Amino acid sequence: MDEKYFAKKVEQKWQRIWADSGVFNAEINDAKPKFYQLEMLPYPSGNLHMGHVRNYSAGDALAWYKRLRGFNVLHPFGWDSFGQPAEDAAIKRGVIPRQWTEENIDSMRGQMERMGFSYDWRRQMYAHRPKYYKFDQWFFLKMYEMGLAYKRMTQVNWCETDQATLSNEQASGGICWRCGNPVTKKKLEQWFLKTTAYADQLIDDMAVIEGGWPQNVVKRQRDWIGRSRGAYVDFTVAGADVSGEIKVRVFTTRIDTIYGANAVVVAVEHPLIREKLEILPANVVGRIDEIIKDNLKAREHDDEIEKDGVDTGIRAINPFSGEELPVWVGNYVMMEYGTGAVMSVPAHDERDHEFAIKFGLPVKRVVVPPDATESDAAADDTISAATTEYGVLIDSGQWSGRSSEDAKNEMAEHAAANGFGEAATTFRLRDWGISRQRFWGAPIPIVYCDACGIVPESFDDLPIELPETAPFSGPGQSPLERVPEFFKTNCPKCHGPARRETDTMDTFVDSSWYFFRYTDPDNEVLPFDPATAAYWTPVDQYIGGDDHAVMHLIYARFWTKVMRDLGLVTFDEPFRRLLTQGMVVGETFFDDASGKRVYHQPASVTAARDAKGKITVATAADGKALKYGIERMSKSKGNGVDPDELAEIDGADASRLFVMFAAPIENELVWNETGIEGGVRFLQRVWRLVYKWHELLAIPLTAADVKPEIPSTNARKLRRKTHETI
RNA sequence: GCCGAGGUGGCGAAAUUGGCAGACGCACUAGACUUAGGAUCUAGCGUCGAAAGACGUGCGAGUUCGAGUCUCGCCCUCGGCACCA
Repeated sequence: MDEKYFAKKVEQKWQRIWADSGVFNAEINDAKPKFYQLEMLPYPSGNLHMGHVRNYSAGDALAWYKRLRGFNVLHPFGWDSFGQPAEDAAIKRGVIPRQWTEENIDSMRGQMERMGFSYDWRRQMYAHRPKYYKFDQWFFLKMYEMGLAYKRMTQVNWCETDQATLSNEQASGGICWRCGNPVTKKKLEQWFLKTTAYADQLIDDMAVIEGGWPQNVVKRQRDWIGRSRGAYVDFTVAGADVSGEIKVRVFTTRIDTIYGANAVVVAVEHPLIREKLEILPANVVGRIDEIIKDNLKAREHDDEIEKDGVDTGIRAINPFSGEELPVWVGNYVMMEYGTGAVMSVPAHDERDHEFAIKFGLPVKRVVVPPDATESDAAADDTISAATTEYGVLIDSGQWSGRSSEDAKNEMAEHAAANGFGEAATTFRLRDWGISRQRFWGAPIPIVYCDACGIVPESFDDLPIELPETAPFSGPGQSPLERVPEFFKTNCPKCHGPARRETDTMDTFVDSSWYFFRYTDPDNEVLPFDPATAAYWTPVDQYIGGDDHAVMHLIYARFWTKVMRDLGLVTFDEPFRRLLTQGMVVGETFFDDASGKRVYHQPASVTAARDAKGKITVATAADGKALKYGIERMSKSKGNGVDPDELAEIDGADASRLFVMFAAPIENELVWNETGIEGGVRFLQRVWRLVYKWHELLAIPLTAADVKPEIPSTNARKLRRKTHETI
């Protein structure tokens, strides 16, 4: 044993022993309780960053802990290796995506091993290998059979910069999640997975996992799914041609306020408007065009959108009161939510109130507080703000005097009984559009035949393999459309000539079920053997970034429910506990004049810190004044620490110890060079201590040695020290 | 605007049920050992005070023998959603 601690020597020795003995290889063992420790799989960019180290160090610590506590631990690793960067590299440098990806994986795997993480490397999965994506396709076909995969013409979110379609989640806020540029709309035929079929379950089952998940993730999922209970009500369009009754269906959560409706307001894209465009007066059509243009402009500049609208001249009958109401087009009504039409009740909805005031529409109060007097109720048209609270109905025909709660139920029933509405639940969640006009993804196993139409591939023909490469130039079109060897095929049904679907699947498909594959990575018949998976799953602890709080985690939960309905698993929720780690951020310096980043190295930047350790003045090597900021740590930003370098100088264990110790895992971690020393010194201290006493430590200590009743003061001290240490 | 989380030393932070606030680490101060080691060891390190002691967990009230923790009101920070009908 060396007197001094040489991190590299010690780490290499043990890493070799672990690898040779396969101690981290997990096998089913019914004698032991299992523990499935999972960290989110990385995209193989080619280099490991400190965020990875933090994530995998946390998982590894827990895996070790559980092993030492007698659990049979499954701790696997894999690669989210489909996706756009490989294609970008192919375009820029003419490399083959598969080769580029595999090389990145190789180099990252080396870095991971150098960190000494305790994975069962035999179970590695690679999203881009046919062996894996065969089952993406398998699942797709199953979902097609179940009616959960379907195709429709749709307006898609389109990112001009990335030349790609985006899911609603990926285009949240009108901004591309990858490049941050504005998202536009485009019409395309797209494949969808019916996530909305599970919307209720996705909300209700959260009760099962709530205790084990961070509150903010649960909340964000609830918000994202956005369940809202209310009712549909059909307003009959007045004066419509006799050939057929035209109805406008609105969705409302406050049917109890329907006697206070002063208008029906529809979205600019509403079918009623589209169909009636020719018969609308020219000035109305002109105004609608203006509203559309203003909205687009405001959205582009991220400006607040002022309420705007126009009376179309169309009239609709309130089926409850029989009143004839004007139909307005309003820019605040969205086609994507509910039915794209609302009843406007200005006395009890803030948005409708604002709209009514702006356009001088009547405001009529129909709900008052339960303790309101006659005179309160009479002070009717002087309402200066909407009151959204529940109360007691007035001026509402037969429901006058009923409470809002009772009226909501009774009025929905009344509408259903009379055929002009029904109780309804709507969701913000949309079906998941998975078609991508991209090369580097799993091909969608569908064939188009002139004779038979849309035909699913047969299970026996899976995997439908990607060609080695494709011509990558040309915007907005799948590269596979230019590979006849790929798309020319025969119909699985009639065997006549047919054309293969050339779109590939969203990469979020790969990460929706990969953690099940780890349990049975070599299965060629099924995604995994249900009995084997039943031993290991669900995942006991999942760790990853909270940037996946909605997309990945909703998709994976959805997929699990589908697998349950397929009989592959018996539970509803895949992740018992979830831990979301905070970002690793670094101190960055900017050139005061140009605003450009300056490479952050102690040699090139001198920073003066005040008493609180905050940087006050920083100067570059050439004397330039610098501005200080904190940003996500990365190599390209120049504020990053390379884990390889760190492991080389300080040792992998010291690096890991530091990232775990510096801050609670869910907090942001500001990287600070001096902190790592604590980790180094701690290990050195342990080493010295063991070195000093290693002969004595070789003698086993028994419980009797540390009993307090032993009069020896040394024993008492030892016991005290033991407990202090614990 | 709505919703969620939080506010404790110079810094990162502990404090599981209401029971010694600030564990542990970093930084800092003094001393010891020596010397070139990324040192190490010992002691100190919330504020005021020479000390005794007093005060102290964003602010203000309250409950309690006792409050960082519970209740009410307010302020601030971070995050999410944002015309969701």
